[in-house]
Amino acid sequence: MLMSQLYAPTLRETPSEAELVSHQLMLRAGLMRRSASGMYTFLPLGLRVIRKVEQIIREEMNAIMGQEVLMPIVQPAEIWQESGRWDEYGDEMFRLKDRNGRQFCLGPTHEELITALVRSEVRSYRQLPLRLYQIQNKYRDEIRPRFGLMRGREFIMKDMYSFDKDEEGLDASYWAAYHAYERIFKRCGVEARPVEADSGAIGGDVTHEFMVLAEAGEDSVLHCLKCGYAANVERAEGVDRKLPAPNGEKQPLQEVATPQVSTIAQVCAFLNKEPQDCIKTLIYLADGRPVAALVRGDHNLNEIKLRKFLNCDVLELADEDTIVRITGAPVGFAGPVGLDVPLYADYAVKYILNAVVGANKQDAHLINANLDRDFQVTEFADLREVQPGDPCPRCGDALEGARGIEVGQVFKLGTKYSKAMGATFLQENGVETPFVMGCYGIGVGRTVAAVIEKNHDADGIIWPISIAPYHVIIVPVSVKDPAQTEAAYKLYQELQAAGIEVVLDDRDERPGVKFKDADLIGFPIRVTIGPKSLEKGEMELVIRRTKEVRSLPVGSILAAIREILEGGEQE
RNA sequence: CGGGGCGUGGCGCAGUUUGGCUAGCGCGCCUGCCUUGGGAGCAGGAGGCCGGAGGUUCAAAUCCUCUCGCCCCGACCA
Repeated sequence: MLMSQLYAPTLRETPSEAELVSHQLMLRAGLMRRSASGMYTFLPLGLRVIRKVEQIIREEMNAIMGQEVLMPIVQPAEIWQESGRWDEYGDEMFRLKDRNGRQFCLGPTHEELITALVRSEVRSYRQLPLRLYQIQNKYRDEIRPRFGLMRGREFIMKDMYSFDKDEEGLDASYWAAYHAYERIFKRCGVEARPVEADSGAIGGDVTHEFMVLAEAGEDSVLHCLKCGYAANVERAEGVDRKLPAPNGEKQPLQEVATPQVSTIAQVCAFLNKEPQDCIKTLIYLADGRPVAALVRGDHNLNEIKLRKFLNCDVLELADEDTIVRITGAPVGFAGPVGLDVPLYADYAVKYILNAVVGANKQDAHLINANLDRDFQVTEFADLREVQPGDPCPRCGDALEGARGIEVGQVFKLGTKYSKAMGATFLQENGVETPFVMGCYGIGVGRTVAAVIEKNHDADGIIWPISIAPYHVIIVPVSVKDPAQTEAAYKLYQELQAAGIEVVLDDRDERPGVKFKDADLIGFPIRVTIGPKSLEKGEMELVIRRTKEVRSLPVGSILAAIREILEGGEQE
């Protein structure tokens, strides 16, 4: 490809719409342009990268007996009503009607469609396992699209669905996908760490997310350097340290006036206490029923854990009126003493001696509140959000915290969808049985964004060879010099003939401009052809990642490039 | 949805508070000269109904009302 003809509009300045480095660079390098909030047009360079990632995914999916299909974007409402998710999905689903008023949605995912397909076609255990995948645009009307491809409303996703006859089969499918994912991300030149995760709206119990650890990540991850335990903060288990009951002296319970003092930080400052001496009392409505959740003052409640523990569908913080009704005080003064709703407490609450709690009375707190003597807890559970430094639930070592970009997730769905939608087959013994399903997603665009987050410098993107839009750019310093131009075209043709993806920068620009563009776009290898070296019969081979310059005889350039490409030297 | 901010040429911005003459600047773009090892220089040029609608006024980018879009924080989220 000639640079003069390549549609790659690079920008000198950073568009103000972009916050993240990956987003900025994708715009500046001319990989894509925004068409609406959370929706992007891929330009030639961007599309080449996307296609390369897709191809790697294809190869690895095919290698684990995956078969590619392509399902429509527009899906009928009926199948979503069957699974119950038509209502569950809420505003996040793009909905539309056809001319006859029939309802459809733009598929946010494809479990329903694939299940509906397979249930009418697959009748026997002999046809299992079946692993189908597709690479398709998906649509979610995100509350807040942001960070370019990181959280779009339209995004490209690979999803595979597995159908097995039993748990054992599902287990095999699950781990096959898990290991394929390890290979995929490695091949894309980025380290993605599997972490235990929550399954969210998809359902199912066993699930791992593949996280690229990066500051820009939207997820919090806890991991243990000693034993390798890693989990999303949504999932990370808190442990009951099983300490002996606190053995200090219990002071008499006492009410203190705390005018205008309601947050933990304010209370601590006012009473000269530490947050871990406090108990935070949160009033929730669980399917409309009020409950109180207690956590230590320096801890955060994990709502996912509380919802699971209470086994409720809707869990929300109580509104102000409810809080006044239940506690007798405005927000900020709730406490467990004398509170007449079920009290669920995180394990850590057990070990607080002489706690500071709200008095259930405006502008007042209680000090020296003690479990059993002053209040009873309905049940203790793991309810808090695990923090860095907390003990690892497997080995007890201190957990490290990190941010992560979720590039993929694997789920064991079990029979949630097959049961709801009546997708069954006949077992060997003739019994009609629902499929045991799994699903496995990879965000293609998000993976590209994550790769850039991890592979860039002040000058631009540094593509891993495996997904670089082109491998090599040839830059003659001046196209006015016939010797340079001739040498450049000759090398260009030689590389093309050798199957190397190459761009020739034939623009009549000053060298600085061409170098800057080459660095910004991130070609792994640059060949500079200048008058000085050319006189000596040499060209310069520049490695993008290291900026290393090698002056080589013209005749050995091809071999040197081949070696780099095949050796994966860049990666 | 709550809070904050922004819409002025392709990109980045000034001008808006305190209405006033032809709406500016840098980058990019076009033409010519010149230049060619890290985003050169000179000269000339194109390109903007100031997001949109309505209103106030002799006069609106600027004031008022409504509206659309975008970004950030939060809640939310395979």
